[in-house]
Amino acid sequence: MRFLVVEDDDQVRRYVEKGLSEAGHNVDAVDNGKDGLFLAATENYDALVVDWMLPTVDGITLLNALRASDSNIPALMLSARSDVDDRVRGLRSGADDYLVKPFAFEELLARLEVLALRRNQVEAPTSNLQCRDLHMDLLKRQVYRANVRIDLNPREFALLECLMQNKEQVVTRTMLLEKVWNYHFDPQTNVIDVHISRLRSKVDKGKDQSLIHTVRGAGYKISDAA
Amino acid sequence: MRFLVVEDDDQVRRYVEKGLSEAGHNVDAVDNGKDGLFLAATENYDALVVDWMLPTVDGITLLNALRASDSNIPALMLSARSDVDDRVRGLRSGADDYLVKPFAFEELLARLEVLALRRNQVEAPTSNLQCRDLHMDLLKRQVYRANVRIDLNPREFALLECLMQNKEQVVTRTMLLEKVWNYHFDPQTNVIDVHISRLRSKVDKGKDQSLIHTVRGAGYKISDAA
DNA sequence: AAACAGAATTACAGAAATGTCATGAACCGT
DNA sequence: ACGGTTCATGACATTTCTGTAATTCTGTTT
Repeated sequence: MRFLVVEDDDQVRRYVEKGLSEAGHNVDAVDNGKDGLFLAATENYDALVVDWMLPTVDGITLLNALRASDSNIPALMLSARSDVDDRVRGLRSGADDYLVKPFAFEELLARLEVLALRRNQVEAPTSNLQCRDLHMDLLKRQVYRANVRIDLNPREFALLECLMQNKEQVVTRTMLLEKVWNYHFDPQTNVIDVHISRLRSKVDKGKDQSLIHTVRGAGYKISDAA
Repeated sequence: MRFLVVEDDDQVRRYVEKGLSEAGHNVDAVDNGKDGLFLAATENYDALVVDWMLPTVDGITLLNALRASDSNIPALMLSARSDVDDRVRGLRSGADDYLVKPFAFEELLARLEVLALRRNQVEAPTSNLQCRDLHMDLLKRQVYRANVRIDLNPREFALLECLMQNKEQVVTRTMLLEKVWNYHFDPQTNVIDVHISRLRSKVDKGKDQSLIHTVRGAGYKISDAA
């Protein structure tokens, strides 16, 4: 699992960092709230360990900012403040757990893994796909480009879904035949070409940024990049 | 929110029960693990408070049983055992949090609400619907009756989904026209009847238990019950 | 630049899905 | 039991979707 530790006390930070690493996890560690917030917002961690008192941006402010930006990364708050009021305040401000210093590393590890695991367990198979301004809602079966709804036929939808599930990667013609048409042989026709063409006319036509790219001799790719 | 408290010490149980009620929550409380496990498995709570030491079935066993039956109700474990090892053991065995007695009620409340809230937040829109032996996978767009795959046309699928989303409740004709056909007026035809008929021939025909029921003068209902 | 292969596009035809209508059955009050 | 209403179903018409094939376009190689 991948964790971020935000703690200004060098000794504690190294202690936690080392312990988590030894338990087989990936750890990033920073010593101030500003860097912590930046990393937490841009990288993809399973959980955070955040000290309450921090230079530049304190732990509570950091969590508030994160929650405001709709992130629900589990966070464990560390603090020397052992008052019940402080603990309640920490929990109320977006922390999922609160541990008072000094703490036993074993307990930190157990709590952190519980937080991270529970979240992953509940996490449902993603039902929304995105590439630039192209959004796909698999449950509602709706596709939007730049917030304008696009109507796709079933085949077109399946084709686009296959491309989106493999964003940034080439999807070969063989793969498409298997996944979208359920053909396990080469039908010797140009079905794919035709449907790609139709899909493009709905998705890319008239836009200054094309998303569906041809990979000559291989297949197709949908991509963020130009 | 709705909580279950499993605690054999009368004083503690009443204290927690009263506090949670006063905080505006719904509380059930029992004094032994057997009743606790039964309620937790059959009722639908937002979170559990479970004491470690309990008559008949202890807290850890209770949680293990629950987790084994694929429940992920958040649980907070209470215990007089304050050793780090005990705390780690509690967390490892399926508790989402661990609080040492004596505790401040404020902290219990804060922790419990955090657990329950986080879960609800993350909970994704359900992508599987079920009614008896009829299963519907909204993401894969597949329907099974008694583990046999049924092929549905898009309209039929939408119609069945609408019924399943409102299992046990009557779905009126007007609702169906709005949800399935996106008509906001009465088309003065019998489209619904025709599609219900086709759906029935695929879903109910030849089965000894019909699931789609007519509610004369109102609409249709899909139901577990006979 | 010519020749070629892969890909794009268009038009068309067959298949599938959807809706309309007509007929008959089931239900409900009198 | 009768008549009216509501619902079920089968046949048919229409629309939509999908695949084929012919033609044009594009990039690559010689």
